[in-house]
Amino acid sequence: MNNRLRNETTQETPVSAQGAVTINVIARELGVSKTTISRAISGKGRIGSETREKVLSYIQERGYQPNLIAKSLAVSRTFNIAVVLPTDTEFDEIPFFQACLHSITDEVTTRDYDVVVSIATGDDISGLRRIIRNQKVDGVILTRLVADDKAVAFLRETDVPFVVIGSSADGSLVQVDTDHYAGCREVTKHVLAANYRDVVLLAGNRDHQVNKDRFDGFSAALAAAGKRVDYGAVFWDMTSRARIESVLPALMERKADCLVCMDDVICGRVLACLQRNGLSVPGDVSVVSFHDSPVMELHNPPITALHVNVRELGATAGRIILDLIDGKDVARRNRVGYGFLVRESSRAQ
Amino acid sequence: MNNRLRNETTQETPVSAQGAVTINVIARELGVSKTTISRAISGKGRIGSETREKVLSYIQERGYQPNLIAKSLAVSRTFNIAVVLPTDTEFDEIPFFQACLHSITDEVTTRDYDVVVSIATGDDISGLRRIIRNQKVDGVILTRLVADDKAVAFLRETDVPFVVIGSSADGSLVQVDTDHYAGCREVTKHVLAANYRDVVLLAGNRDHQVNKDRFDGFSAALAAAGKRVDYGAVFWDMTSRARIESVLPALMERKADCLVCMDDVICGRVLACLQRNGLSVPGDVSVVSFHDSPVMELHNPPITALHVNVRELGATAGRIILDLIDGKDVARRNRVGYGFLVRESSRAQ
DNA sequence: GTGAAAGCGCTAACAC
DNA sequence: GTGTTAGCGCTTTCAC
Repeated sequence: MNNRLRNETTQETPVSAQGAVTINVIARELGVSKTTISRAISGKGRIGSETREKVLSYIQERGYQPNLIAKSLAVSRTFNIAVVLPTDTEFDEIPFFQACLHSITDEVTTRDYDVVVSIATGDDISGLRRIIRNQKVDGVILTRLVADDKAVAFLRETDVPFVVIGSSADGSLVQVDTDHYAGCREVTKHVLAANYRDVVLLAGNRDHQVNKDRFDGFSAALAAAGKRVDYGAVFWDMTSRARIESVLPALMERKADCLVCMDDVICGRVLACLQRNGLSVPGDVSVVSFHDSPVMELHNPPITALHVNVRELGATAGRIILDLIDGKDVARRNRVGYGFLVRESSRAQ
Repeated sequence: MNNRLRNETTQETPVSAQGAVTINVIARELGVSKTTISRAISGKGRIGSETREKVLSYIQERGYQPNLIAKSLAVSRTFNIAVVLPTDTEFDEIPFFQACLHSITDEVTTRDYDVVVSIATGDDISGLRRIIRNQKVDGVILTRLVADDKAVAFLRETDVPFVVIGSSADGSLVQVDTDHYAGCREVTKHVLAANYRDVVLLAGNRDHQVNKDRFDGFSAALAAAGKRVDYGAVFWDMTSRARIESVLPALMERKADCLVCMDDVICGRVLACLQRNGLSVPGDVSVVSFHDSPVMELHNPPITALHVNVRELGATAGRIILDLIDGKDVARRNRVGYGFLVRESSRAQ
C-alpha cells in the first residue's frame, strides 16, 4: 500500500529485530558458527553431511536469502556485467542491440549475474567510465566496434575483462561475431550469378569495422568472379534518407538493376525511396540486404538477406565474459553462424 | 586473476603498490581518522574547512575512488534500479521500450544510480524475482502495465518502491504516463471533424491498460460528437499481420475511409497491408495512429499521429523512483504531455 | 568436521 | 572539529 521504501534510516521500522535473516542469526539459533552456515551454503570446505542438511533445511524454512552485497564486499565481485549500447540512429532504428541486450541478459542470468546498461553516445563513454570507476561490474560487453574505439582503448587500461560483439583486425581483442566477410561474399556471389546488368553497393559508414568487413566480402566475391570493384558502383555513407535520395538519379542513370544494401537501415530507406519514386521491387530493381532484421522478412516483397543469429551472438558473448571473469581461458575469435535467405526481392538465378 | 580495478582517472596515476587506495590508507598517510576522510568526502558532519581541503586535494592527486560496494553494505543501498522490459513482439518491433530504457538511464545516471535490466516474458517475472531476492536494486520501473499485472502484484508484497510507466485505474500505484485517454479523444475528435464516411478503429490487445484508455478516449470523442460507438467498426486484437489481413475484406466492404490504428505496430502492418493490396494513403483511405514512433514520420506519406514524448516519460519515471528511494513524497499520478501531429496520411478537415 | 577471528571498505553514533 | 568504536553480512585463513 505505501510505496515508500521504509528502511533503516527511520528508526521506527525495526527491520533488523527479526526482519533480515542473516547468517549470524541462523548460526546462533542453530547453535553452530557462521562459518558452518557459510560452508553449508557454498558447499565449499569440509562439513558433516548431517550438519549441512540441518542448516540447509533450516534455511529453507526460514526463507533465508544471502546478502549479495556483503558477499560482494568479501569476495570483491559484483556479480554484474555492463553492456554498452550505442545510441545514434542505429540504436533507435534497428532491433539488433535490443536483441543483443535481451540474449545477453538471458544468458548471464542463468549464472546469477545481472546486466547493467550503459548508453554510449558516439565517442562519449563517460557512462562506462563512471560504471568502471564505481566498480559496479566485473566485466563488460561492447555491442559495437568502431574505428579507433574509445571504449576499447579505455577498457584496455583497466583490469576489467571485456568482450566485443563485432570483428576487429586486432587479434588481441576477445570478439564474437558473425563472419560478415564470408557472409557478404556469399551473398554477393549469389547476386553475381544472377547476371545482373549493374550491381551497386549502398554502403554505410566506413568507421564501423563491420562495414569494412562487409565491403571486403563484397569485393572478394567480385574478384572471385574475375571482376574488379567498380568504385563508381560503391556509394559510401548512405546514412541518411537524404543521402540515399541524392544518389538515386545516379542509380537511374546507370540503370542499376541490383541494389546491395550494407545493412537494414540503409535497406529500409532504399525501399522507401524506391517506392516514393514509383520503382517496383523486384520488377524494376532487385534489392538485397547484408543484414536481416525481422523487418526484411515482413516487407513486401520479402527481402533477400544475410541472416545473423543475434540470440546466439548475445548468448556467446555472455558465456565468454563470465568465463573470462572466472579466469578461464577463452578463444579470442568466436564466430557464430549466419544464414542466407533468398527471398522475393531478388531475381532467381 | 585479479579483478580489482585500478583507479585511474588519469593514466599517469600509478596504482598504489598494495592495490586499492582505501579510506584507511589515506587516513593513515594523512595522520587523521577515517571518519574525517569520510566526512570530507560526503560533506556530512562537521569538519574544519582546511582539513577538508587537505583531504580532498590528497584524494584528488592519489586518484582515490570510494568503494561503492562497501558503502552499499554500510548504508544498505545498492545505487541501482531495475527496469523491467517486456519481450513479446512489441519489444522487438517498436522502439518505445528501448527509448524508455535510454531516457531512464540518462536520468538516474545523473544521480549516480545505474540501471539493471530485467526481461519479462509475458507473465514470467522470474527475472525480476531473482533481482529482488538478491537485493540488487533499490527500486524498480515497470515499462508496461497489463491487466492483472504479475510484477505489480509481486512488488506490492515487497518493500521495494516501484513506479510504472503506463496508466492504471488503481490509484495507489505511482504511475507516469501520457494521458492516452485525452490524447486519443483529441485525435478522434479531429478525425470526426473531417467528416469521413466510415471511421474504424483497429485496436490491439484488451489486456493492456493503455489500449483500454485509448479505446475510452476514442469512445468519448464519438460520444461528444453525438455518436455512439459502432462495435462493428472496432476490431480488437489486431496483433498480427494475418489478423489485419483477415479483416481487410470487411473494411473494403464497409468502404471504410479512415483507419484509426491503436498503436504503431498495428499501423505499420496496416500500411503494409494496404500497400500490398494496392490501396493508397490518403487517396483511398486515411490512416491515423494513436502512437508516434519515428517510423510514422518517415513513412511515405507521413502518418498523422499522437506523439508521445518518451524521453520525458523515462526521465520522469527515473526522477520519481529516485525520489521514492530517498523517501520523498511523490505524486501518484504523473502525466507528461503529448502532441498531435497532423500529417499527410489524413485528410485535412 | 567445526569454530574463532580477522578482514572486505565504508558509515554513523557517541564520546571528547 | 576530530577520533573511537562498532557494525553492515559475508568469506576465509588458521587453529583445534
